[in-house]
Amino acid sequence: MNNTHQDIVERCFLLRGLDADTGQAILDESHMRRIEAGGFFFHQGEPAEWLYILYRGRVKLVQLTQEGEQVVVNYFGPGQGLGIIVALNGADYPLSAEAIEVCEAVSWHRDEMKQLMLRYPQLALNGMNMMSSRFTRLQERFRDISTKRVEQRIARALLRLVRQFGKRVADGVLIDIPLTRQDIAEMTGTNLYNVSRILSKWEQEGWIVSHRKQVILCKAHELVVLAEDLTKDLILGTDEVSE
Amino acid sequence: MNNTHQDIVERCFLLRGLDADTGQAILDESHMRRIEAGGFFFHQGEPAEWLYILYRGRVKLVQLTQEGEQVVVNYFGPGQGLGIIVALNGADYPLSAEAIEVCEAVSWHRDEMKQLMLRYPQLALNGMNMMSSRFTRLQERFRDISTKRVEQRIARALLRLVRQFGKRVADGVLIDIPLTRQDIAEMTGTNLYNVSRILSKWEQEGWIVSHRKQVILCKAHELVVLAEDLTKDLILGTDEVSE
DNA sequence: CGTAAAATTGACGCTAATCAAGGTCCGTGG
DNA sequence: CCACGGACCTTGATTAGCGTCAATTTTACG
Repeated sequence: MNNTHQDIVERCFLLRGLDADTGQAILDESHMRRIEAGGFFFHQGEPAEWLYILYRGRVKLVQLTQEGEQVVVNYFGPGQGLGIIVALNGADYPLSAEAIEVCEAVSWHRDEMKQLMLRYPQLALNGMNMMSSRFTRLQERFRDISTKRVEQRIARALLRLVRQFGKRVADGVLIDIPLTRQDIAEMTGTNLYNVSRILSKWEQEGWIVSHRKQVILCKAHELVVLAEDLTKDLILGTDEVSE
Repeated sequence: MNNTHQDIVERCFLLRGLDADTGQAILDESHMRRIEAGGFFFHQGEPAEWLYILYRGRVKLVQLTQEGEQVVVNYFGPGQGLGIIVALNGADYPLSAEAIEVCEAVSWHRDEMKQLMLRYPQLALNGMNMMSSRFTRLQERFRDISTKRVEQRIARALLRLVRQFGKRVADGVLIDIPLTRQDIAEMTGTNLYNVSRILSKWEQEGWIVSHRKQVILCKAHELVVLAEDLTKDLILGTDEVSE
């Protein structure tokens, strides 16, 4: 248990830059949570009472629109925070957090966390940093979706996921979460048919290999070219690309 | 000058909940800035050294993509913060902030603000609140753009702008900022042609009146129906609406 | 009154959303 | 072990939506 705590302290942005004693004091106030695969940390619309730092497992963040359409907002892994942004605001959770595998997390009640932040201001600054980087990333995705076309958006989504969950395997880099066509569609603002077609095309080109719920990037570079909207003409000396 | 300071303290989320002395101490560390219409608080890509609280004027936040396409990220008015999210993070400004009229703001250097936040933790919590609400709104827009169609997105964008800059006039509610078709297009991820067509249609229906760089909503309710994707059939007993 | 920015409108074509049909994979229970 | 059902994936056909280009008009302002 102490080991785990140490791990978290090392890993997590929230506790970075705090001396060991302070870190321990903050962790002493926390509660341990375990959520089974398929369970939920919280549901959209509930009052945001608790905030979490994941230290094991993966979580899928999903938002429902009024008409019942889903949007996959993000995937989170160890070291990332859940509900941090809203809990301190007294708001409701704006989305649901589903464990896609067995998860463990430390958690604080929002009131406890507020007290801690008042006592250890560095904690609040760290919180702002976390929010800040998430904000920036969301803004990027916003810009993507409003300027790029579907194929590029999918390429970018896969590359982001590789950065987060990439795992070297024999024939490339595996995105190590269960990922359906539907999921990809919901991340990129399109539908599963388009995703399927595009992945098929890429597979024919030999850029990826994909099975049920899984994608492996073989030629990530090609996808980067697509994602960055570099037409082949712009890249010198890459004739081999066209064949 | 003291008057102005008082105003800011009252208005601004950043200083809310602080006692008068503390608020004054924080303001004492600030610098006054004045930016003429058409000038920039900062440009995308510059290191985010300064953060601002607007107390006069309107600002347009614009992001450029690699290919040079613009995205209008937001419009800000008095009481809102510029660069707060990134400055504390040591990052670069991810967008440019252009004054669309004469603007005045108080500003702090990021290092000063960090010191202040360490000294007055409530200030950090307030900062988190500001970021939090902006994050939530961005997430809404993200969801909009990935699930709604152009007409709905435009309706929603106008309704948001009305809430922020709405001003009662003779024949409805005016969006009180200079707002071209191009601007609306960049906010909603489409092009000026579509915007023009749709606004023309709405004008024919009598829902809006629009001149060069300006839009007045006459029948906001109709737009809400469109924005919320409520077909009229779903709304019971609202026959008077159709008149 | 002349100019440039802003807005309108029509025509065209492509992207991607939608619908339909069928195939594949996997866990479960007989 | 096999059969079944449900989740997941693929592919084709169709078409609405919307992006793009071109041409013209309107508006503001010096």
